Amino acid sequence: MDRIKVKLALQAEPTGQEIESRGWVRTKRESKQGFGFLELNDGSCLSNLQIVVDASVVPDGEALLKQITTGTSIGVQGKLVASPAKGQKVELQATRIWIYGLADGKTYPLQKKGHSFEFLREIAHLRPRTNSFGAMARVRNALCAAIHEFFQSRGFLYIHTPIITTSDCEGAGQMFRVTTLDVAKLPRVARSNSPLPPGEGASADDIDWSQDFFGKPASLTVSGQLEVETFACATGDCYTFGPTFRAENSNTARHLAEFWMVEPEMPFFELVDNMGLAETFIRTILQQVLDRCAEDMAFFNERIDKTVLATLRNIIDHDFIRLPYTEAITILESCGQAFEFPVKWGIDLQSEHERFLTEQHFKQPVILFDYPRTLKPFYMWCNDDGKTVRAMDVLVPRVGEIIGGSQREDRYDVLVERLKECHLNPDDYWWYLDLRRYGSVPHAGFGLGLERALLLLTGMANIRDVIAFPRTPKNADF
RNA sequence: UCCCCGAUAGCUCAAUGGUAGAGCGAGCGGCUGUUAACCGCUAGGUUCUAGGUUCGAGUCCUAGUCGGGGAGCCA
Repeated sequence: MDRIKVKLALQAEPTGQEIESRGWVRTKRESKQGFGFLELNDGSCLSNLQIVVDASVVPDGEALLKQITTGTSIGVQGKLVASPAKGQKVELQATRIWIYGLADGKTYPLQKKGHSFEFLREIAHLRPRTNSFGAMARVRNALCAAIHEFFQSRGFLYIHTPIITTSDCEGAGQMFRVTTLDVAKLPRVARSNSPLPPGEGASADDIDWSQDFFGKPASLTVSGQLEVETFACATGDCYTFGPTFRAENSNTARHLAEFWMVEPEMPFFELVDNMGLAETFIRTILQQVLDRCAEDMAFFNERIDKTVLATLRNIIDHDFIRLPYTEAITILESCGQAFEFPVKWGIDLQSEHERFLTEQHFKQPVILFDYPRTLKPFYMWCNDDGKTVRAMDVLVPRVGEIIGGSQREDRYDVLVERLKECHLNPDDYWWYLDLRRYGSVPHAGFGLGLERALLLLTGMANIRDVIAFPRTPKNADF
């Protein structure tokens, strides 16, 4: 008999038809000797299929019931019938049950009770078997599918930018070094008059990187933006979607050392176009997940954050606020709120300022734009005021910055000057500058942190619980 | 990395410096179709690690490790 997934079994019209299902037992309820109920889950949906086990019907039923515990993997054949009791529409009256693998109740960590997320993080290999992480896996999958569909339906090309990079670009934080050198015996640059004995007190500058795999220092990417711009300026609208690495020693509920980022890049786009696309993008993918994961989203709203559905509805139904940085400063200065960090034009907005804007003042997403150039990277388009750049950050309630983007500086001379202003060597950016030297066009793009979007979407409090195997300082287990 | 808080049974947590406890889970038994079933019994501990103070430390002190909340950095 063909296996039917639980999701389909639950949707089927129960006419007493013979079906077979397989999965893992979530709970067992024994009503009396030789009679009990099993909750079968196979990850196809949040709900379990209730299996009715009557030892007078199921061969070896009594012995099977004794062996089967939470976590046991089994196969069941039986009749799918309407359930006479509350709690489920259909149930499977077993005629045959077999065990794939036992799960010793004495040692199996997942119990028939709620667990803290802190505990589940310690058993990341088993937490996909919980309601929360099963739902998360399905929602994450649906979000990724929605992201691809959003861009694919608009004719964007999916570009694979490199994970390993030798351009120490952007200065977007600490990077992870990639090397095949023997770290216990690093080759040094020969320096005849070096006062230090070999291998002692040397800095990275003393390493002979020419002996390394790539012949120069290499790192894991912190962004695919610079590379994807080469395609935006050639084949048109495009996006990258892949893992990103930041070696910052950040210990917060919103930071990961390895996370996934979506970075679209569009030629002939200016900042206002960029903001429009970012807003449509967020609203579209959120709606898509609500449509496709209704049961899982109801679960998050019920068990994780009772406001999450209302928050998403509010975001989808209303236009985002678009606010120049300068006006945001005016609002913060005159709002009468006492902030720990004083507000003044030119400061980088702190968490408390962002939260005030999104959670108290506007109570919806805010797109801040035209930031002081001193706060932003070299590649952003310099406004004529000489003070600001065409940057934009999309801030959402609770999570904070979910998107960062900008119109790119496409004027060769201005970009060279900006590089120098940021104490970067234009020679190191020769290929990036070439895009401005030959057939330069206005273009813009942004980056969405996938895990931050999932925080917004699910109401989860900690980013370590929206990715299967989180990498954070001092933690890369599993 | 900084500030604050925490670490005790499988899990969630109690325990004036003086014999280590509960609920849940687990095991066993019972129970007329249960819904985090219910009832009874049983087992389960190097109190995070290393030092120190004390007649005596789960409790006080120091350092470390890990976790939580907040901050910085950012997506």
